[in-house]
Amino acid sequence: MAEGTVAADQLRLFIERIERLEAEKRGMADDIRDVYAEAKANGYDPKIMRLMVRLRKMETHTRQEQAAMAETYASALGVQYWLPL
Amino acid sequence: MAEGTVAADQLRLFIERIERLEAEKRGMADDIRDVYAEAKANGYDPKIMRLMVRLRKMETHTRQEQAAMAETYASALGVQYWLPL
Amino acid sequence: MAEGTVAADQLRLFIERIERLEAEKRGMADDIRDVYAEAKANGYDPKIMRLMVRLRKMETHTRQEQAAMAETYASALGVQYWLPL
Amino acid sequence: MAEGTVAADQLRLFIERIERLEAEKRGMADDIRDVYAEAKANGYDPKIMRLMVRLRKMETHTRQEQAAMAETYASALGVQYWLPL
DNA sequence: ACGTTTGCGCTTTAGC
DNA sequence: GCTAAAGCGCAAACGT
Repeated sequence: MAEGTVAADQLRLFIERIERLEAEKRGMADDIRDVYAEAKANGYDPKIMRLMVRLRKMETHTRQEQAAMAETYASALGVQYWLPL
Repeated sequence: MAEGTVAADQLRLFIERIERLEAEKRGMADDIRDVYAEAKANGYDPKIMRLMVRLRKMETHTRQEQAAMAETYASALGVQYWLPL
Repeated sequence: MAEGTVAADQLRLFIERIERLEAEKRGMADDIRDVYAEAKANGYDPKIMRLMVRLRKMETHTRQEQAAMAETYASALGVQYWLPL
Repeated sequence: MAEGTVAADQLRLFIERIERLEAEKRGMADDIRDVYAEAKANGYDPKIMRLMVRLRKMETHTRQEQAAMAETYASALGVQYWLPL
């Protein structure tokens, strides 16, 4: 079997793995849509739900951002700092 | 148990299902990145790989349309027009 | 006037110059968006236009390299890739 | 003059306007770099300066974001609201 | 000078 | 179909 064929097969394998994963990822997105739809069918407003999800994400993310900013600031200023654990 | 509590719990459940699915979706994205990285480590060019994934995803007639339009534009602009859609 | 004040003023000046320039830069970006919108209103496809801008920006030999590699990959994957040669 | 030529010329014009604007935008970016360099030559730390610029931007942006979020929230809940002017 | 890491802009996607 | 938000790749900037 030629070298070129081996390489081609390896490339195909990588591509197919990626396509498989992308399909799964798309499936997750679909599932999320379904949950919103189901919640709506139970009388909840999807728009408000999305807002809540976003807020909860922000609260988590904001904490991390604050910590990162503190670290950057401290390092930029050459300050020794300890997190209050 | 009060009615309000039941509803609140149900809402919580929906929100948590969504957050769980979003986390999984993020995991898929990470896996995809990893595959591209692995392919790169094996000597493949991720950029061209992404092009191939895009092309395979495209319907044939869409490709033809896009190509025809691109060719028209290129000739109007005098662009020697080798690659990447 | 104290030394510290002079330095503070100088720093302020630098910062404000930067912020002014960043604002102008953002304005340029907005103008570009407007041109694409205007072109679209005149019947041109912004997506293909962006492709053309990218191609014109590319060096010729880079285009050739990319094209050659893409062709190799496409043939390895059996992608009918008449598209943008 | 043929119709096709008119269209081609119009397209060319749009593309060239875009390229001109992109060049100006790039120029702005270069100017910004220069200011940082000049400030550094005057003894200021570019990293700290960037941090300051970012912080000042965030303060502004956070206000807008808060306002937008409030509006979204109010609209999602169907609440009538007035800003305290 | 190079590799790593962060910030920026673009592209794509989802909701209205 | 459009407008807004998120994900992603790319490039510049910092540290070694």
